[in-house]
Amino acid sequence: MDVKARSNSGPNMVSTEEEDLKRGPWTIEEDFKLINYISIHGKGRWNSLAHSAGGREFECAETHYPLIYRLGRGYGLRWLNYLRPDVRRGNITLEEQLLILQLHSRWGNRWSKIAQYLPGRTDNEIKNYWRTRVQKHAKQLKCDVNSKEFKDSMRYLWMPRLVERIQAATTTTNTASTSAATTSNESIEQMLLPHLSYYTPDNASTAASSDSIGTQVSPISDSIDYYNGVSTNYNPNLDYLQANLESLISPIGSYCNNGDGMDFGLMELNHHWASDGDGDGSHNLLNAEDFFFLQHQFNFNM
DNA sequence: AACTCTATCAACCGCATGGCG
DNA sequence: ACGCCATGCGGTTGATAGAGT
Repeated sequence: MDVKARSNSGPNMVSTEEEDLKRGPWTIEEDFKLINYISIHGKGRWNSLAHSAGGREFECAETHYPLIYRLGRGYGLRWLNYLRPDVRRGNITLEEQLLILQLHSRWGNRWSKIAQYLPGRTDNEIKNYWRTRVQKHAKQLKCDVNSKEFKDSMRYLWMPRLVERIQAATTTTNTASTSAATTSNESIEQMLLPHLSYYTPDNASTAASSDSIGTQVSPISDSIDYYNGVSTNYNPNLDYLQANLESLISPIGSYCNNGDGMDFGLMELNHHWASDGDGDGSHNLLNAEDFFFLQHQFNFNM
């Protein structure tokens, strides 16, 4: 268990005139006690739990485990974000990244709503991911994360690239093991297809204002074929994308950098842009390949 | 080895909302 | 209708680890 646990004593223990609350990181002992308490009483009723703690350490009548008094919602937060059995830990996968981008483009900072579509992920985790990863890229591009330009670059560049990378990863798995890849393919398709829709000027506002998702679905392979330049099937949405892609890629250097022009040379030197250092690139929206893709498109449109 | 800087994420806080008497 | 309370939600903070110098 990755617990940054420390002693109950020290600066985390605050004692004020009005409250005698424990704050700061939870200890393993506290987690254990809380789990035991929930196993007896069930979840919820956090405030009654806090009140029964009576301002200081107390002993639960059923479990005989002492609990430290914290704010009631602190118990709920700890359970929701860390202790509940179905919580997922570890890196945000490519599929999850794509979902987050897609859902955020529609709902904005409604983290709890977005979290509903990522089983096991908490709103807090998604929020942290957005603030640390996505906003970091916006900062590097010198554009506002809420700007239309940044959102467009996500929709028309980064999300299709993520789809491509997911598909590439799936294909690799396919080669290695057909049976395993079948399962993988199904899970990815099941997870993404209902949520993937391509924006056009006609549906963008509707989609943005709608709470339902996946009203317009295009096969993943279509977007990939388009980006590989081998698209054979006519798709009006993709046609719109094609028409707009070049105009979107080219201005990215101009409207995202205060008008000075994008310095891809500097970006290339920036390891945070092209690589997250752990080799798999799963932490980043764009890997090195994506960067060269962008660079190529940028130069092509010069 | 020591120090500084940066990224990450758990936890906290204030406000909003809904349920209930 | 009103007030109180519990909980949910999103923004922010601070501790920590790891990278860089």
